[in-house]
Amino acid sequence: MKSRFAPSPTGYLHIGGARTALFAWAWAKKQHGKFVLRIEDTDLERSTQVSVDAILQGMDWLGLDYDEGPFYQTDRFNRYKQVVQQLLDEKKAYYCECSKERLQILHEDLIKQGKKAKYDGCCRDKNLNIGVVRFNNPEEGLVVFNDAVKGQISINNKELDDLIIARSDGTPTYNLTVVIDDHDMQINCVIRGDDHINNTPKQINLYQALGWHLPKFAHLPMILGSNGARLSKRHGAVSVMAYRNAGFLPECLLNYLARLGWSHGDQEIFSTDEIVKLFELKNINKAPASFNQDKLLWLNQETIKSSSIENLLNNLTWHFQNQAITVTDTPDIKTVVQHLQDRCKTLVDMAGEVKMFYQDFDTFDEKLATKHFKDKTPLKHLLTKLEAISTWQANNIKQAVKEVCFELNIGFGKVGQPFRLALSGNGNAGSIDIVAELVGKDKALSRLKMAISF
RNA sequence: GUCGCCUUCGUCUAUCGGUUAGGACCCCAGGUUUUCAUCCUGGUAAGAGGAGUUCGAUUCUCCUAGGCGAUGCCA
Repeated sequence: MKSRFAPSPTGYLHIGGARTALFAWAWAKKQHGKFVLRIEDTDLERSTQVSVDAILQGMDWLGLDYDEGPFYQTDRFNRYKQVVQQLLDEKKAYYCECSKERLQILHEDLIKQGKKAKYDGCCRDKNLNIGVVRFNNPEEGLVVFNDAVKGQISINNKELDDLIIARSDGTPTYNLTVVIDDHDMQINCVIRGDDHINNTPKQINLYQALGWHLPKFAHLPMILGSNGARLSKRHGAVSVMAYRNAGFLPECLLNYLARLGWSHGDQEIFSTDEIVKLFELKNINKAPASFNQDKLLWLNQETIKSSSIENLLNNLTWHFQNQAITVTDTPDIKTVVQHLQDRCKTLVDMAGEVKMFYQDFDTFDEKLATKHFKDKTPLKHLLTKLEAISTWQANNIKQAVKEVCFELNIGFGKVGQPFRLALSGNGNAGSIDIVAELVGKDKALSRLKMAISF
């Protein structure tokens, strides 16, 4: 079994492409088959190296590794030319020099008559040797195929026309190159977006004209934005890498994408290995799905909570750099991350909270400071208590806070809250005693003094 | 216009003709908690519409509507 992902390098790797890649990848892995990456860059006008790099980077970040490739169609032009010539020789294709103007008038006319806009075969028997090359599509009969997702699909050849397989400059077009590549690369399971359903009958006719075996087809429904329209930037990020930047874990994105259109009963949370193990084409939904940021965020939080510290740290590296955070030996970053693990929705948040353990700040959140630093008495008492602590440990610190509460006859919050703000600068911190221990005695005391003189 | 595909809570989905139509996100109400968060309990909310097949249809068939896609010398 061999599947492939065949993006065209006309932009970054987007969410929809990533899901197609994931499904093709998972299906190959599950069956111990091979997964191929092929860059479909036959459109010289629109393809760019920047896009190729972006796609490769996206695949790499997601961990979607390929057994073969990346192959580039631009490296295979000779092969395509050879096949075009073969079809020409066998009278299964012909040159056509109809002008775009004639075609346009023809189409408008057909539409006016309530018919399907298609080429009329004008040049089919002219035996020309210049212009575009068209495939001689069968005029009669039904093309029927059994889609692994959609079920049986049939289209009448009357609906199809003689599609162009080579442009007038000799370069091949999409429908021809996919067929040749999928055949040559021995792809026997084509998994792609369902915007290709309409192309499939044309390709099947091409396969048959060339006497080649058909692969199995599986057409995935599209991913829509929150308003049911095609996913676009208005619905949040569409680029896969934007999700890394926003602090999502790659395995979370994979999990979310898998669950968008595929299901395994009621299960929501899957490790990447589980996706591979449980994946079945027949459990893919036929209907398009809308991308939902809220659920993705929830899933990221769940993924962070159950992730190993090592994995978190690996993924955090980029964010530390991005936020200019320098992690030093004390406190131990692993302990810090562990402490933060249950309280962050994204890695961006987490990196932001890591900051206070390694970097000082010179200002407090205005609003909170006005509220919590109004009465300095608790802080002053706390300072005295804390200075006296010889072993800087969470339980001792907690004890000190409790004593202050008792002595002043006030609630824990009256002391804990100002202390938390003093330590963090923004009030965003977890369990106060643990945070204080991790920040360290020197820093904790100096921040407390800073709060007192606020 | 024509052809193809699709249609269960706001969103993602479960359901092998018989269920009080289940789960998850969101939202709401409680509870735990030293902020936030976590955690726990409960709640609101769905089979596009119409025919047909059947003892019985969300499930099978057809029609209509709506959405998406194709109709490119894009992929």
